[in-house]
Amino acid sequence: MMMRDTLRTAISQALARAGLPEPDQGVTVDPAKRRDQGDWSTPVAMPLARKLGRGPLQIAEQIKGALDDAAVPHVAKVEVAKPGFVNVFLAPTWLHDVLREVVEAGDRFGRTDALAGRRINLEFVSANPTGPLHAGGGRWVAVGDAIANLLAAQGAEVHREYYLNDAGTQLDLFATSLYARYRGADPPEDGYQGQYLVDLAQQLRDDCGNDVTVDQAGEWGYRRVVELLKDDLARIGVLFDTWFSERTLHERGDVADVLAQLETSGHVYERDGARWLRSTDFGDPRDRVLVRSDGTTTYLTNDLAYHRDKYRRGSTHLIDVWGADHHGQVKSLQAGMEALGFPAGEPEIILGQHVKVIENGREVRMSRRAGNIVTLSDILDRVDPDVARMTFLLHSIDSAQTFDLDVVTQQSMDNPVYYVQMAHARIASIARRADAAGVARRPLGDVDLSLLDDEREQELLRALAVFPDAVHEAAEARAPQKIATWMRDFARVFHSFYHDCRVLSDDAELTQARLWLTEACRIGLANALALLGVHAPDEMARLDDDGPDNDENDEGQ
RNA sequence: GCGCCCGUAGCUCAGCUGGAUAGAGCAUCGGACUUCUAAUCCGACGGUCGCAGGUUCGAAUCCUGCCGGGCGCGCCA
Repeated sequence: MMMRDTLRTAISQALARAGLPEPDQGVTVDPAKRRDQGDWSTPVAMPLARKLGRGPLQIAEQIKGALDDAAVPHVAKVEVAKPGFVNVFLAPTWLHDVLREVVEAGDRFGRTDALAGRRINLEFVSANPTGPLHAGGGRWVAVGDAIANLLAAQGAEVHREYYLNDAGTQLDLFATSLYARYRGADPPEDGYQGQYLVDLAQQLRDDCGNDVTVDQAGEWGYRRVVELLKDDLARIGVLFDTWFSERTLHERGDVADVLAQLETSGHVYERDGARWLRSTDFGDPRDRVLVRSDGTTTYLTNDLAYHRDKYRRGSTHLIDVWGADHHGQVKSLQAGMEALGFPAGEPEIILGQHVKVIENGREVRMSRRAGNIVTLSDILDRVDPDVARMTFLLHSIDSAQTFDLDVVTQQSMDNPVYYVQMAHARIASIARRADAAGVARRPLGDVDLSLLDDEREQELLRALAVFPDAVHEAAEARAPQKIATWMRDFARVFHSFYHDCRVLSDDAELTQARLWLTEACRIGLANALALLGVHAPDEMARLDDDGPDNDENDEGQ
């Protein structure tokens, strides 16, 4: 059991023994921020002071007394501090338990079964299949994949899905634009102007000759673009379980069927020759059109059929990752789903703010149709996929992100990902050295962990102890940057340790203890990196004095 | 006008389900390489947490209003 839970229980019991109630918010135990505040700390005395009309310090003393009497494992000392905190100082033995737990769990360290049995369909990216992914879209690639990993780490069965809007006007426009290029003409005014269509047209001619129709051109282009999308995603290491085609919904009659179901729900009415969903019944600011007066269905209707299908394929919970520009549709979709009898709040929509891409000091307002896009593969041509991922994962998606291509490229070597990977590589290097010297790790049970009494060593274990909480919180909040933050902090502590404490030394016993400590660190780093979809390398290319620009010895991957 | 997100160090951002003296990277300045990779470490400098009220024992965090920025308010997708 994790120390925090042990302490929470101990404090609850101490309250009971002292004849004190629990605060309304429950018993909270937090890692101490400073060493003089112990290892863990609880503020429970303060809300109780209010409740009982007594001084918080006096109550804290009472709790301290009860804890002292209880002889909680590992607890060395309990102190009461200023406003009314109860600070718990632990013996180093608790950290030895942390080390053992980490090593025992291995690549499962940090995982829980909090979401066991849940089948989650996570849809992300889903950019229209009319051209390459643009740089800003990289954020959804990285964030969606990391959230999928986080949910899986909580025991959920996660299904990654990409929705292909291959039935709408955008694809028609793409087809006519491609066909125009194919014939050597300019695309229509409102069509796709990008250079990539010229290239595609050339490929089309090479592949299919000179007698292609518009429909054939569109179909060929669509297939080709999907391949390109998959290639780009593969470059950054993201694999979708399903590429779902909107067409199938129409072909199978799902759209007509979902419409029929909505009609019988009693939330549909007619106005101006169109069929409307009374989505205001479910909290939407206004009602929405389902069927236009010309008889065609709207995007919303198709999307409802699509999300119903996700449920039909066995999901118990749906999550969509959307750009903030679509936030106006959230309520409509959820209202429609509720009208169809699905639980309120489904699908869960994760809204992410947009990425502002800057190149040559100027913002690039990207539009596929205008053709001025910086693509994700442009980025991957210039920086490591790990650098790209980490850059997107560093910040909360609630804030708009500025992605300055020049800065990211020039400061690539300063990217936090290398800082973390370096820590991992150092551990691997130590293991190799130990191996070469014939030093093998003895079974953990035979190793004297009490030799790990350096402040640096204990800092490492304290940070590891908190990792499962970080994963849980990151998953709950759908906030991968919390892992990035933990990882950077942990790597910093590791580098300090590395500098201050030599692992391989003449002291055989200390060497054993430290080898196991670094193994625990390796596990923590590797698991964190894996959650973010970033590689955990065993070695880093050595940088020479003439710097990263010297690629003479660059052997590639 | 209405809705959502943001405003924290010179810059880029963590911290936001309330806790003690608000953190990191970059930048600037100063130190550390015969030692497991210096892609590292150590130190210094740097803050009215947009502004004003409110709730609370306690507010960067919650509430209200204002200011500033981004996005959205179609029988488009």
